[in-house]
Amino acid sequence: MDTTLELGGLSADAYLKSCASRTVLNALADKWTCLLVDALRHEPVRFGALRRRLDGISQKSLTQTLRTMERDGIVIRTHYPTIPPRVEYELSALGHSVVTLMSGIKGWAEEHVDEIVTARKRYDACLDEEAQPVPSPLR
Amino acid sequence: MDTTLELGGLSADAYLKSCASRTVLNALADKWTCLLVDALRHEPVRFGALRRRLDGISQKSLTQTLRTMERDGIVIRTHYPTIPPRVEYELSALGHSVVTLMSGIKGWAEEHVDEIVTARKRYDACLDEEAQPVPSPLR
DNA sequence: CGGTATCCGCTGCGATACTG
DNA sequence: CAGTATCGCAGCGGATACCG
Repeated sequence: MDTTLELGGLSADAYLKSCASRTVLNALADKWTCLLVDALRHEPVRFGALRRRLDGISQKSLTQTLRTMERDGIVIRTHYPTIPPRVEYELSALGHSVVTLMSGIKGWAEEHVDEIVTARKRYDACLDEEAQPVPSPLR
Repeated sequence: MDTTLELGGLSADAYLKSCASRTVLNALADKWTCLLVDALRHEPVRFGALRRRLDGISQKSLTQTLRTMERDGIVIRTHYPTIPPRVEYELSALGHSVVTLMSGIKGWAEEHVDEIVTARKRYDACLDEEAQPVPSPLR
């Protein structure tokens, strides 16, 4: 039995590069997208606030990511033509339906960061000791 | 109340670029990582089988992604020195603990692909009609 | 404030060729 | 079969400057 065939005969298969769901996966499987969905999960947030929250993101990347999410119907952009201008972003219904998954990924990363850092050290140490079989005690 | 402070006083915060959990998020939030976790969720799979399953992946990217996952302790690599050689990859306990989330992302992409494709068309159409205010009925 | 436009260095990734 | 090594290009993302 193929797991790509669930109830109702869902035809999309992200394993296929020509399937549109692959492009959706590509958009979702992104660091910034994940953090943005999480950041917007409770209430609308302004552009500047998002920029401060997502430490290290450039203005360009933030704009681009938000624009893609808006295009995909994940977020809703509201522009208040005040002076100074004010732009708020909020999740659509579609966006809210993926909050659990995206916040879950972020949460998992935070929960298991210690195990993973340890695993990385162990892996790197093993490579090192292969390269230097014996650290030559004399000389 | 800050959502980064859950029970037990978890100190990791993926919003901060200097936090190690950001690097974990970076590794997880990847198209190939997501598909690989899903592909390995039931049983060990050989390198060649993974390559055929993940349509469009290059050998280099597959090797790199698997190596990173092995380093992070997500997958276990087993090499059988037969002729021809045979290498199997399987999820570790840590890897199994993220299957639900990763397969969930893939599943969500497949479930909502139609809505998103529609949203994209609508967005692109709106941009076009702004560029061409009236499609000049007369010529 | 919230963009857009431009430049530009870096690396991500695919293609190809070769190895144990 | 399952890699490693090398090359070469495209695109991402940061920095900067300017606009509504």
